[in-house]
Formats: sequence, C-alpha cells, structure tokens
Amino acid sequence: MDYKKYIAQKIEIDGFSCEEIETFIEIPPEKSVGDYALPCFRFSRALKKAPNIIAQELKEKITPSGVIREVQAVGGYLNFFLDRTAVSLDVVKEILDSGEKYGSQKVGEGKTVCIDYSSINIAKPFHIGHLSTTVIGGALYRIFNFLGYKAVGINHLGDYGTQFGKLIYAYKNWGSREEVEKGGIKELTRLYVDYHAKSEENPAMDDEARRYFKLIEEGDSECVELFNWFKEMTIKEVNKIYDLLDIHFDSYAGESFYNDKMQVVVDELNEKNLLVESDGAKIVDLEQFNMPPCIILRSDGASLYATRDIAAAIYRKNTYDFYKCLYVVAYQQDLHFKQFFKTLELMGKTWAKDMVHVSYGMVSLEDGAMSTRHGKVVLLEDVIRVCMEKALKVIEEKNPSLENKEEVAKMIGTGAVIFGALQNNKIKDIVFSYDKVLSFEGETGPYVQYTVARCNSVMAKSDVDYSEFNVTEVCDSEYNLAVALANFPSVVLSSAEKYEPSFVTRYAIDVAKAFNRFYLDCKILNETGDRKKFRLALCDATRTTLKNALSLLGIKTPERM
RNA sequence: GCGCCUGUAGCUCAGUUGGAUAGAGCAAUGGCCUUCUAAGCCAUGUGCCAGGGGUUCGAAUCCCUUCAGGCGCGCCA
Repeated sequence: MDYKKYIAQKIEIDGFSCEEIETFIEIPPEKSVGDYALPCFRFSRALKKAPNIIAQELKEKITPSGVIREVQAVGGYLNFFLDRTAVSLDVVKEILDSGEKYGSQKVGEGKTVCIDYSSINIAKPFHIGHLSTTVIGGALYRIFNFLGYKAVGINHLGDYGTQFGKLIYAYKNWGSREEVEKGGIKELTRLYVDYHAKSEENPAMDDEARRYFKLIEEGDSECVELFNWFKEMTIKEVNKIYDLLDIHFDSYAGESFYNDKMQVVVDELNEKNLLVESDGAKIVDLEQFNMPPCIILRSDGASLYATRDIAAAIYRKNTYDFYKCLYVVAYQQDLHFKQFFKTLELMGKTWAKDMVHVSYGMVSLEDGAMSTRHGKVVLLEDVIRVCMEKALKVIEEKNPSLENKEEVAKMIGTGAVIFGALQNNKIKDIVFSYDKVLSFEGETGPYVQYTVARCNSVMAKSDVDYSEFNVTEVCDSEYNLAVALANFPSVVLSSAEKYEPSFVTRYAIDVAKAFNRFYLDCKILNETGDRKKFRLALCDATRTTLKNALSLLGIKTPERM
C-alpha cells in the first residue's frame, strides 16, 4: 500500500507530471515531521521561486481530505500527515484478506526468467563456497515466481572435462564399488585427491586419464556407465542439502548437454565473419569494446567455456523464450560474462540485452581461500549440522517441553545459515566464521523466526474472532508496525529489480523489530473489544508477512520454538 | 601496466533515483520477566562516511584524482 501516488494526485506544479512528482515524494527521516514529504528545492529553478515559498503556496492549495489529515510547509519541504488510523486499518485488512498471497504481484505474468544457479560440479563436495549462488539463486527463483513470472531454475552441472577421466583412472586402479557406495562424494573426492598426489610422480597417468575421458565422449559403455553412476550419486547426495534449503530446479542440463550444440555456434560465428585466427586459436576480437578477445576454439580445435555458454544461451532462448536470463555466478567471472554477452550481441542476437550476470562476492576462510584439492574446505552439511545442534541445545535450555524439538532445531539451524548468507548486499565478500553463523541473537534468522513464534503464541491464547475490527485511534507502535507491514510488496519488487535478496532479509528484520516494540508497548490479551481484535489482527498480519518473506528466502517458520 | 569491484562506529554491515540531525546488530555498561515466549525490550557512548579537489540551494550518494584491499586480464571453468 503506497500512498505516494495518492498524494501526488493532489499536487499540481507547472511543468511536472503527476508521475514525476510521485517519484520525488519521500519518507521523512523523523516521523514527527510527517508521514510523507515533498522536497521543493528542485522546482525552484523552473518556477523561479524560493523553495520555502513554493512549499508554502502548495500547502495553501491543498485542502486535507481522505487519508491526508494535515499538510505543513517546513522550510523547503511540504510535509504530509496521514490519517494513521485509516492507514493502519487498511493495511491490516488487506494482509488478512491476502494471506499467503500478500506481497505477490502480477507484473511478471506471461514472462519467463531463466535462472542459472548453484551449478555444482560432479563428484565434488558441496562446501560453503557454493552457498551464495545456491541461496541467492533460490531466493530469486521464488521472488520472480511470486511476482507472476515463470521462473526456470537451471543447474548447469559441471559434468564435462578431463577430471572425469582422472576419476575413472583412480577408481579402476585403487577404488572399489563398495567403498564408493559407502562413502559417496567423500570417497570420490579421496580418489581424486589421491590421483593428484600419485600423478605428480607419474605424469604418464595423465595420458591414461585423457584416454578414459575420450572413452566417455565416444560412448564406451563401461566408462559412460561409471560416469553416470558418479553423476547420479552426486545429485542424489546434494539433493539432501537442496531439500533443507528448499531449492528446486527445472533443468539439470549441464556442460555435457551442449557437446553437440557447439559446432553450429562455431559455424554461425564463421558465417558472420566474427572468428579471427590468433596464435592458432579462433577468437572473437573485442578490442574496440576495450576487452580482451573471447576465445572460441583452442589451437588444438577444442571448444572452451565461452563456446559452451554461447550454445547454452541460444538453447535457452529457443527453449524458454526468456524475458531475462540470469547467471548467479561470483564476480571473478565478471569479464567472462561481459565478453560472452558482447559476442552474442555481435552475432545479432537482439536478446543479448536480456542476459544478466548476477555477480556476488567470494567466501573465504579466516586463514585464506578454500581448496578442494588440498582438502581445505568447510562442508555445508557440517555447518548446518553444527547449527542444528546449537539450536537443539538452546531449545533444551529455553523450552524443554517443546514437542518436535528435532524438527524445530532443523528449521532454526538451516534458517540461521540461509539468513546469514542472504543478509548483506551480495557483492560483499564473506569471511566464514562459526561464531557468526552460530549467533542466534540480534539481526539473525532465529530472531525473525522467534518473532513469528511469539505471534503464534499470543493468538493461540485467544479465541476471540477478529475478522471484524474497528478502532478510532492508533498508537505509535501500532502505526509503525502497520507501516512496516505495508512496505512488503514494494520491497519484493525492488529486490527483483536489483536481483538483491538481501532487501527481503533486511525487511524481515525491520518488521520483526517493529513487532517486538509493539509487543512490549501494547498488551494484547489483557485488552477487550475492538482494541483487542485490532491487536490480534496485527499479530496475524505480522505472522503472515514474516512467513511470506522468510519463505521467499527458503526459510521455514516453526509454530513454536 | 590496464580494467572492474570494495572502503561508513572497536567488529560485521544498512543507508532507495543527491534531501531534513549519518543508522542497525555485535561487543561494553546499566536497567526490564508473580501478567501475552527474555532467542526479547529499553537506556548509555562512539564517526575527518579512506584522503584531496570539483558540480549543486544541498553530497556518504554524482564527476576527477590519490591511497588501501579484493578480483580479473587468450587457449581452465
């Protein structure tokens, strides 16, 4: 519920449209000066008048009516005071009517958004370095769906490359079916790490590994079978984590899927005279765009990352006819995406403008970067497990009679991990620390979940029917909470526009704070009549809004905790 | 060397398209549960918004420049 438009319609300024004025209206830093304000400085030049005079003249032309209760001219500002009671009642009623649809919109109807995220490597462990792409992508997936778009989640599997020849070599020489079945990805990683240790002394192994990889490509039944086994095992194992994080995909078409789709790309580039030979390689020259060239074919004729990405982009456009195609990939690859988007543009793909690199910061450990090959990683399943254990401990302390402790601890533990990962602007680097994810107080996931549990608790203790309510005045805490709740739809919208799930995370904190303040100031169960009904309705509206916000992030809300 | 990103309180970070006195959380100190879940709330202090120029009625926000850190810069993905 946004009253900016409503207010803008009451204002007339020569040379400025109603829409323009609407964008100029802002919310004052201090609520005592007004609920909305129009700074008049920018009109000064056009109207050839001092801002304070403009504000004064505008004030005299507006007669307060409807939800506008009072207008004041203060310096160069035109300040509006709303009928806070009417506003609060409207907001709460709307939320209760909308329920789990509150905040959802139709702006995206008929449009498809492809989101490439998580994109795991086969036979590699899922560590905290994969967390950002997974939860950012997952949140965007839900946010776009919430806005009416059709989101298509794509897990662009890393399932192609010599490393799989190495893995097969290791498996055949010192691995066993039993061990791999028992150990899963951990065992595959062990084989891979061992391979590197041994191949340093025996470089001939690499030739063998390359041979095995070639056999996979040629369709050798034994190698393909092994490879598919590794692939299925990886996906099955990672799915357990995806379930916890509420992550879903519509396609697992990975690198190998595009093997037979790259030649046409090369042909097309050739036809369009975009390919240039340089040091034996085939490149697209991007010098005039102030970028290094995009390499399409190696000097040995093999395709590269960019070739595959171009093929994948074209495939996605043909298959899904997307409105936007997002790539949730860390900022290390900024240049790569600029190059490959530019190449698409040069190929005459008008939709190249719809390609978006959703770039985010890196995760490192306190003692430096992670490395799978050196075993220096923090596994996500370990982090989640430790958080769950901590949650369980806290429950035993604070609420030992809780029924489904394990289940609740799971929600809290994973909630803390997801919330922490989505809390800051995505471009910020993160240094992982257990202290930080294990903090359940202050601006954290558990804090927001706890707020919902408080709402539930209050409502469970009352059997008053609050479907109809009416009050004639509201206090500051009630009004501030209602305003916070009202902001949800616009927060969802801007988080999609900026591809920034942290807007939703921060918003959830704002609402939780407003509620907890309200909870302190306003007794609910002791009240009677309409006041009680209104406050119960506020609780319900808070719960609904927070649940909706958290579910966009992939976080579940326990009834009690 | 070139390009991109980042720099705000002791720490981690917010700060919408330039707007009113720069805000939270953590940490510290002191308060608040015989009454709705204390994973909560209240109070207290902290700033050369990295430095320097400029544009503007007005700059943490825009432009230029310096410094510090991160990432990237042809056959890995």
